[in-house]
This record gives sequence, C-alpha cells and structure tokens, in this order.
Amino acid sequence: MSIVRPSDADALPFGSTVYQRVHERLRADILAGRIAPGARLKIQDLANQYGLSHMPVREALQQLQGEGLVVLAPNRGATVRRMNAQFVRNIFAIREALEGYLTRQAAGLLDAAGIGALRRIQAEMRRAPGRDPALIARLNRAFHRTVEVATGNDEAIRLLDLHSDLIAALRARFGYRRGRLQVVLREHDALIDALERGDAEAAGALHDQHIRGARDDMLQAMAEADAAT
Amino acid sequence: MSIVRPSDADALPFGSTVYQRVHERLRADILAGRIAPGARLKIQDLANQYGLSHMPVREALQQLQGEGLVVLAPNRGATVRRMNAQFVRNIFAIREALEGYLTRQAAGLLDAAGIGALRRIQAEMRRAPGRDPALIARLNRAFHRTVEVATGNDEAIRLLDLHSDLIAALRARFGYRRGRLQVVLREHDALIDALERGDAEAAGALHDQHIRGARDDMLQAMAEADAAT
DNA sequence: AAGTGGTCTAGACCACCTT
DNA sequence: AGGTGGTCTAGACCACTTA
Repeated sequence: MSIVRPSDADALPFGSTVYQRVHERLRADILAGRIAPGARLKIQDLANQYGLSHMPVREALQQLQGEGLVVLAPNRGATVRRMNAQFVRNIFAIREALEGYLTRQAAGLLDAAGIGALRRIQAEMRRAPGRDPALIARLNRAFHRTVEVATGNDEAIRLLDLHSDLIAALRARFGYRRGRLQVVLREHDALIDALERGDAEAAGALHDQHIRGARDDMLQAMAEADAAT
Repeated sequence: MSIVRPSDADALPFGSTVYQRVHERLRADILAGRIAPGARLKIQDLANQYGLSHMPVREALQQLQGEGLVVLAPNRGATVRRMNAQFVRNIFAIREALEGYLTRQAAGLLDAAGIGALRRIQAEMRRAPGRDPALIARLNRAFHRTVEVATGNDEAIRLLDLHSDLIAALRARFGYRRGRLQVVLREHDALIDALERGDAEAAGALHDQHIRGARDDMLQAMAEADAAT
C-alpha cells in the first residue's frame, strides 16, 4: 500500500475524459433519485468526493444544465432541477404533440422488421420482474423510440430522449400506480396493430390517449406521495 | 496609449461573468453568420483574441453545445454545427408539431391584450426597413412566442426558442425569397383572426400551412444559394 | 467583516494527428 | 517523434451571503 489512490475514483463509470465520467455518475445518481430534486450540488464537495480538482466537476454540471437536469445560477452554484405538477403537465404536452406527430408519420413507414422489434419489446415488458419502475420506463422509451426512428427525425428524437430522462427520474421516485402496467401493454398492442395496417389516424389517436393516461398516472402517483408525507 | 488593453475585450457584450460574455459574443457571431457553419473553434485562438485564459472560453463552448449551436467532440475540439436540408426539414417538422399544438391551445386563451400585442408586432413587421432578414426573423419569433406564452408551457417555449436561434442563423445566411414577407404578413393576419374568434381548428390549420410555407421557402433559398456557387 | 463557494489564471499534462 | 490543441491541476480572486 504504497500507492495512494484518489478516494473512490474507481466508482466513476467509464468514459474517455474525466468530466464525462463525472457527468455520467451525477446523471445516474440524479435519475435514480439518489440525489433529490432541489439538492444543492457543491463543486468543492464533489471534487473532494471523487478525488479530483474542481474544474472537471464544473464542466459536468454545465453539461447537465444543457440536458435540463440541473439548474445553474451564475455565482450561486448548482441545484438539481425541481419538478412540480405544472412541469409534468408541460413535458407531457410536449410528448403528446411531438411524439404524436412522429407516430402518425411512422404509420406509413414502419416495415416488418420494425413491427417485430416492437413486439419483442412488448414481450420483454411482460416479463419485467417485480415491475421495477426504472426498467419499465426504459422499455417504454425503447418502444416509442423504435416507432420514432422510422421517421428519420433525429432532432426530435434527441429532444424526446432528454425528456424521457426527466420522466425516468420521476418514475424512479414515484413509481407507477397499481394496474398501470397492464393498461400500457394493452395500449401498446393496439398501437402496434394500427401501425401495422398503416392507419395513421388511429395510431395518432391511440398515442394521444396513451400519453394523457401516462400523464394522469404520474400526477396521481405524485399527489399520493405528497399526501403520504 | 500608455494603457494596454486586452485586444478587444471591450467588444464583449454585457453579462455578469466572463464566460457569459464570451458565450453571448460567440452566439451572436454564429447567429449573424460571421462564423460559418462547420468552422473550427479553437480555444486558444479565441482566448488570445479576447485577452483571457482558455477556461472561460471552454465553458462558453459547452453552453453553446447545450443550445445545439456547436458540436463538441472530446479531445477533438469544437465546430459550428452544420445544417443541411434534412436538418431543416427535421426542425421545421418539430415546429409544426409543437408550435401547432400550442397555437391550437392558445385559441381559447388569448385575451384582448394578447391580440393587441400580435397586431402591434404585425405593424412593426410591415415597417421593417429593407427586409433585413435578421430583424424579420426576430419579429416573426416574437409573434409566435406571444401566441405560445398564453398556454403557459414554458418548457415548450424554451425548446422553440432554441430552434428559432438556429433558424435565425440560417435566415441570416440565406435570407427570404422575393415576396415571402407579404405572404407571411397575410398568413399572420388570418391567424390573428382565427385566434380572436377562438377557432382552434382554423388557427391550427393556418399555422401548419404557414410553417410548411416557411420550410419550403428556406429549402428553396438554400438550394438557390447552393446552385449559385 | 468574515466566510463560503463559484470563477478565472497559468501552466503542466496528455490524447490525437501528422510526418 | 514531434506538434497541436484539448484537458486537468493548483491556487488566487472575487461575488454573494451571514452576522
């Protein structure tokens, strides 16, 4: 033990540069709820914790701000973004508008391979053990992403990916309500059918209803958690 | 002549911190087309130019990446984002979906003050001297933003603001085609009328058509500029 | 008025590209 | 192998907060 290691630098995930690893670590901690919304993120503390100087930590925080996970006030420092009911309504409205548009478009574009991929994700979701909210949220995003990829609109997909991270953070915190998973599976099945027969109108309507259901489920889960405290 | 100033630090715009000022300056230069898409941004050069050390410049570049104006590759440096026809189609599709959704929603929500604000922006656009594309693009964004504010969806407005900056950069480069301004004014007038009588369906249809026209105008302006070289 | 913590500087380090 | 340029460290500086 002559060699002294930085405290727990080996706890940092992979990535070629230091600020990337810090970024990934913080991101994972926030998305998993290990760092709570509203929590103050002090550069010095984090740097000590990871055994680094402060600049790479600072960079990681800037990146996270770009993704909307962190709020950075000049000369004041960083906090994890707070998400209230209004915020949830706003981002689900964005999903409804944008994802709905892409879903309608995809109805004419998805080939047999795409439909097969959707059915495989459904099968995986049915097997999801113990209804782990993080896993379900991830599979749900994979499902919708598969639909969206058929449109070739990479910019839109990038925006929706950012939002899905925020939603994943909320699901990790509040979970799904009882019976929600069954509803999701049923609605996804109906959506696959509409997409397969190229019915854009039906697919769009099913999607809109699906998103409004997801939004209401989350708002209620949040309200229940609120009432419990 | 005795006092040596950092080269042109006084050319940096206002802002409380140094990285903010660098950020604003680079952003303005990119949006105005003074720095071309695809151009390499070297930290050292910029730092020398502004008479600063490199770290604040680096931070500014990170911020710009978050806004989508710059692409940052680890260990490779920064370049101004390239925008091709496919990219333009993608971001206009996003505008159509998202802004269209908000416009439909706003039909029931805009009050007399809001309608008045829209008419004032129209008057200003009619007075716009020499059809300066940057000014017109700014007023156009102000118009649509006024509609969107009525919905209270700040997240969506933030996304659209980011995109409008990218579109402004393209307009600064390629301009509007002849006669486009007249069409825009006419379509805006019709949209105001629909919003005033609370006709969400008509407002939405007018908006969709408006955006598709804007997209085609830009694609043609780009194609003409391409053919000219 | 002191303390905390974010910001900026200077320089060393190191990854990647070129020869 | 050398050069260019991005990344990381250490410490000084300075804005904002608390008493």
